[in-house]
Amino acid sequence: MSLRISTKGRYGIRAVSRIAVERESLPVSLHTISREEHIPLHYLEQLLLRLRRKGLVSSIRGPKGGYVLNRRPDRISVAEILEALEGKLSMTDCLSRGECSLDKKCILNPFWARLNDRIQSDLDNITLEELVSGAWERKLKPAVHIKDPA
Amino acid sequence: MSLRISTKGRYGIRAVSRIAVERESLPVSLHTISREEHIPLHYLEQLLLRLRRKGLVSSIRGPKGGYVLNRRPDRISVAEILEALEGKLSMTDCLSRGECSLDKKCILNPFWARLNDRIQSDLDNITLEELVSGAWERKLKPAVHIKDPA
DNA sequence: ACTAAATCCGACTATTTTTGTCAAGTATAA
DNA sequence: TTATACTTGACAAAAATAGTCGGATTTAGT
Ligand code: FES
Ligand code: FES
Repeated sequence: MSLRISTKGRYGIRAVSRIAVERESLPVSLHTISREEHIPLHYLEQLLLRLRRKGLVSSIRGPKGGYVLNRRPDRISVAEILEALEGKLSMTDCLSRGECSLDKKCILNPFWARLNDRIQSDLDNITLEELVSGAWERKLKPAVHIKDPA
Repeated sequence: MSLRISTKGRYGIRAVSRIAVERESLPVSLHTISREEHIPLHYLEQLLLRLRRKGLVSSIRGPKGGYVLNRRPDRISVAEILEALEGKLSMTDCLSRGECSLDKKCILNPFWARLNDRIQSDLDNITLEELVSGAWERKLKPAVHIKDPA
């Protein structure tokens, strides 16, 4: 099944969401997130590491430590989180590496690019704040299904 | 990198496109497609097999044989081809299997569903005819990037 | 009837990506 | 000083993807 968001991406977004809802920017520990979100502790560890290295979260060591957001939730896009975890969005290898089994890009390439842009745009336009508050629904309109008048 | 279309999907769409552009619905052989599109012959074979079983193409055996479309190109959507090859589009396991490491679906589920619908809609609305003619560009508008007025 | 071109089909292997696991270390609050 | 919690790199298991193979069947052309 293609066009999937891996657990890495989902776990990561759930984790950041959990940190985001913590009031007073109290640090949230891996243990807490792991327990509440049912994410394997050591796997989660890797994900938060990436997010920290990308500057999305900061860590506080020692007892009462954990992770806090580096920016306000309304300044973090879903795209950033996903990109930190899984790399830049690229639906096909021909968009990123130019690999396509063909030497030069084929006629379909602009189609992949357009599709890619549209998804990227959706992810760019939704902030972490909107994601956890549910406000994303206003921005991300339901698709209009064009019925075939056959 | 997530949200990728596998080579299976791309190879398949390229193959069907190649069959679609053949005039007079002359059958196109695996050998021809493999050579022209640089797709491994025996891999391609598997893909066309799936497409045939899903009723998108028909095969003609024996010399001068090959594959032809079962329907006019303007009656086949990109979504159908992709679905025949890779199964129904489902961005996350929580949409299809309900798996999420959580017992019940979390607050993010409707977001995944909406995103999924929007992509599905794009793929549904483009026909094979539009794909090979380039007419898809009119339907699939470029994403409008909302700039942050910070 | 024979031959060569072509699909059919299942099983198998290889490669890559995803999804974890582990162990030894560092920092710090109480 | 101790227990809590992050840090880091290496490793391992599992799943998905990508590709291969061998033998069978069908059929146009001669
Ligand atoms: S499918 Fe990659 S450039 Fe055509
Ligand atoms: S991430 Fe799957 S339901 Fe929440």
